Amino acid sequence: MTLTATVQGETVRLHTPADYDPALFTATLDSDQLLGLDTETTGFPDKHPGVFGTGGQLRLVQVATRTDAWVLDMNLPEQRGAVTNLLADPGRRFVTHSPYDVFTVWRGLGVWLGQRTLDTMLLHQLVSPGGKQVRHGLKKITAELMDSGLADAAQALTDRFRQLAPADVGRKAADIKRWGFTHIPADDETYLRYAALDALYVRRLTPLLTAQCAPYAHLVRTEHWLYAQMAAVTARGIRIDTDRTETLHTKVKTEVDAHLAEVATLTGCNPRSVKLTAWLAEHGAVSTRRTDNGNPSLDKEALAELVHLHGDDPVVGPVLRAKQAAQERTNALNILASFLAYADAAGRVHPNVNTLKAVTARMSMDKPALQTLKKSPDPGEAEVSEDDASRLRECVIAEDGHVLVSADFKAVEVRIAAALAQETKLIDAFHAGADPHNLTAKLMFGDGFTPAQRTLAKRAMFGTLYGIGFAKLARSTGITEDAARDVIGRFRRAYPRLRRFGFDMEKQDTVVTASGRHLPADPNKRYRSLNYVIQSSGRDLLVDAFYKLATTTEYGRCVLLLVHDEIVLQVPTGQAEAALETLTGCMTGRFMGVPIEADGTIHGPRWGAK
DNA sequence: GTCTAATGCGCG
DNA sequence: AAAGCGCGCATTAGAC
Repeated sequence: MTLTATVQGETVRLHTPADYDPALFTATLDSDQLLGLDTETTGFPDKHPGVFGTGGQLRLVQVATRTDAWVLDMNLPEQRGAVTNLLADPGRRFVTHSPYDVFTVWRGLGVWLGQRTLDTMLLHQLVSPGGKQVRHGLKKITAELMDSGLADAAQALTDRFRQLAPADVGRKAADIKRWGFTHIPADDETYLRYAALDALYVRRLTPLLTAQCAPYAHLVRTEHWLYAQMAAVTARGIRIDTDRTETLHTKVKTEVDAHLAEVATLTGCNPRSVKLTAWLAEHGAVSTRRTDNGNPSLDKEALAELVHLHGDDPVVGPVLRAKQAAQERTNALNILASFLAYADAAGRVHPNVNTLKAVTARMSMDKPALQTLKKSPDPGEAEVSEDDASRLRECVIAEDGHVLVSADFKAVEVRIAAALAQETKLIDAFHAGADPHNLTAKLMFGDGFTPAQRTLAKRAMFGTLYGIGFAKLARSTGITEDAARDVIGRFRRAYPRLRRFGFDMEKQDTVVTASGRHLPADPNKRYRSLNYVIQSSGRDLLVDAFYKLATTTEYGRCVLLLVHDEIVLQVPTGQAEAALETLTGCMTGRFMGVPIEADGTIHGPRWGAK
């Protein structure tokens, strides 16, 4: 039977698989230029390649106009064929919420939607950039801008899952949901109603969000271009040296477990609990560093300090050293485990890319988080073994016959700050190819500045770009607060326009960037706005370079990773030099009259190998 | 049992 | 006057 619902006061039709009618299907969908699209799959476990792994299944595909939603059952060949043809039609455009459906359609039906999609999550991120603070879920957005119909249907489905799930599934929300999407019967009315409404609400939401994006309509275009590019990166996957990763993981796990066991034996405490800090203090090793909440800290620096002071103590020394050894390797261990968990059968990971994650529009990458891999240590500085746990980037490898090359912007945040503030002396230094920190030190301390004063000048620069205060600068540089006050004062006198620009940023509730992006100030921490506009401009410059690379050269589809100020390419071995020259060329240019430059590196088959 | 805050570490 | 910024992810303890 065809279901009905009332959406924004209007009656809409929800066509279920049971009443599929080819003629009516075509007739209703031909009435709309843009179709809402949603898919339902079986659930996936955590720490799993998701749709890029094996075992998952596309169950339903839903397409909708403003008034008619069709739910099609992918286990029925006729419906599967009809929707495949519809999705593959190059003249059709679709709107989804998050790239998930682009991937399920690709994996399940072999259709790549590419540039033919709009995404309502992307539109909402443009309207309400909020980083971790703002949720971009479809149910929440439609409840705010339309009505509660979809949120109610989702709640009804959750209740239905709870009702149907056997007790051994557990009561955890995520477990119930996973079970439900896998096992709910394909003809369950609550399921079909929810599925249909999702596509229909996405369709009806689109013009509402598009209207809100009117002041920056140009961003809607470029951000969807980027979105499709990064979806392709995810779908292609990134190759991992799984043999090396497994070997390293086994070795590091053995080491960490041994060190943790030693701490536990010696102290009776869980080695990772705060109780260890108390135990150490009782035995004379008192940490002077503090966490943000004012509690005694036992981080890397605190441990290093304690080892320095109490390393020879017969009671505390062995505990400190074992704790330090475990702590230093734990992060690497977790990352190695994530590589293995997210790798598909061919040894490729498919990281999820959120092209507008941060409040500043910076991108994020997770599952696995390839932007946060420790860099390999410099071989000159320390003896580094082949199986050193810190060489995580070297687990990322090129496809056969290919190498990795990369380029990163040179001091891009300082250049952006100079440009935005029109700080002439600093701009001139960049034009002349001079070292900006030498200039800063000279302006602050005179021609005869010492190396220590240059370091202070550099810290004052980055501190200013981040909104640091006197106390923090004093603590992080080891000078007194009075001295820090003097340093900041000298910096402000050296760059008065930068000071003024920061003031101007603090006055505004919404910061508008050079690209026309609207960023909300943090109402309680207005000093952050200066950093927001700088960070956001850096992100836009990187995407500009990517756009140039993709539209004027052959190397756009070689992009493997974007890491904030760096582009990593995977290119055929013989093209390494040419590709790198092209890449650095695309990353070279001007921002508001200030030169932007890039440094290139040829890595070879492993990322970050030295 | 499940959820959340606190802590710590990695990158730019 | 004072305030370093943005992310992802693992582990733990304690609240519910």
